[in-house]
Parts: sequence; C-alpha cells; structure tokens
Amino acid sequence: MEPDQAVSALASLAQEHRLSIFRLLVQAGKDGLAAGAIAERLGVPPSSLSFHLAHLTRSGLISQERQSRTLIYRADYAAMNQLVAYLLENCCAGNACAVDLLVSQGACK
Amino acid sequence: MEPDQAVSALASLAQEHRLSIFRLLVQAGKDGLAAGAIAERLGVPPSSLSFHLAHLTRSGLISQERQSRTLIYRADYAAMNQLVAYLLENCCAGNACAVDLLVSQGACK
DNA sequence: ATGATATTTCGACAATAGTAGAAATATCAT
DNA sequence: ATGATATTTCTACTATTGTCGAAATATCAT
Repeated sequence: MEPDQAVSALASLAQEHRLSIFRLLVQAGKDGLAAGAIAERLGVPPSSLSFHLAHLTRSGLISQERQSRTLIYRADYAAMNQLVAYLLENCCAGNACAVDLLVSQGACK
Repeated sequence: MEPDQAVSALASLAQEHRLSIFRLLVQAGKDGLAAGAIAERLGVPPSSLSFHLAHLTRSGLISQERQSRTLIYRADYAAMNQLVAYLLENCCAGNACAVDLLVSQGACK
C-alpha cells in the first residue's frame, strides 16, 4: 500500500460523521445501507452527508451501488484489512506477534 | 472507546509525517526511538517534528519517556488495538469472522 | 557558572477541510 | 410529459491544520 492511500483512508475515518458512517456500514455487513437510511440515523443534512460519503468512497473504504433511485453503500473490508496491515507492518522489529495472523488471513471477509 | 478518542487517534495517523513516525515506532518495538533519530530518518525540521510527536502523544498512540537529554518515543500497541477493535466493532451484523480473534487477543503485545 | 546538545513552545502565515442551502441530476410512477 | 423521491453537485463561508524560524527549556559536561 502506498503512503498516500493510507493517509487518504485514515483521513476519511478521522471525522466524526464519516467515522459513524463507516462503523454503521461495518455493522450492516454485506447488505449495506442506503444513503437515506444513513442520513436518517445520523441526522446530517443531505449535502453534508453526500460530501462525506464521497470522501469515504474516494479513499476506497466504502463502495457505492445504485439500486434504482437509491444508492447503497457498503464497507470494503479488504481495504480496511490492508490499511491495518500497513499500519502494523513489520511490527516489533520482526518478532512474531498476533499481527502476523491478522495480516495473513485478513480481519474480516 | 469514545468516538472523540477514535477521531483524535485517526487524525493523528492521517498525515504523511505522523503516519511515517508511527510506522517507524511500530517497527522499532519496545526500545522506541529518540526524537533526534526520527528527525534524522524523516528529514523534517525539529519544530515541525515536535508538533507531530505532540499530536500523536496527545491522541495516545505513542508515549514519551525522557532519558537524560533525549526523549524516547514508543508506539502504544494497546491503544492501536483498541482503535482497530472500535472500527470493526460488531462487524458483519454479528456474524463470526476473524475480527473476533483480533479483538479478543489484541493484534500486538 | 558556562557552553553545548536535544528538544519543545511560540507566533504568524498559507493551505485545506467542513458546513449547509439552493440548484441540478437520476429514476420511478402515472 | 409531469410530478415525486433519492441523492449529488455547486458555491460561498468559516474553522482547523500544517509549516518552520526564532526563542525558550531541560540536561549534561567542564
């Protein structure tokens, strides 16, 4: 993973509303959530929400799929796993630790 | 973990120089690195480096210990594990996945 | 005490990010 | 075609963040 990608992903998460969005989507699992459903739960104005969804999408942490009038958003678990792996790369000067496990199998499918 | 704490930790990592610092410290392990050693490797001016080290320290991702004239910085693995656990909390609508493993045992000691 | 080393704090400036209303786009139903 | 619904894009404004020189602080050695 490139440093810029990692910074972009982390910046996506480093904001109150976007962090809430991401956690909602992580919990929602493979069905994802419509933008409207997210707006309803967070009480953020539509234009602001859209701004944050675009931010998360650009960074690759979530994905978007149109389903007729609504846009479904989903957490991208692979991207999240890669990010964590990057952060903890070569942990502890190479001494074995649980990170190896995480990195090799991925934290979530 | 409180949302504010998580945002603060993520914001610490969401910056080129701070991300480099954190990764250096993750790799350095329990011995940590002196501020000077970090400055040398990253080529960041002292006042800027200090700003970033303070940011990471405030957010709890790294810790500081004075050793006579030098300040030793270390990654706080427990804080990092908590952050990842928070991000992936209740992953996949409660369906078992590798995250449970990560959360229960911590990714690095 | 004095000087040298390691690092932080202060201050001023430039750049970036977040906010939300209004207008635009996309899709559906009649 | 028209109207309703779901969501985004545009725009202007405010607030926050990053930068780095200069001055300050802490510690050590003589």
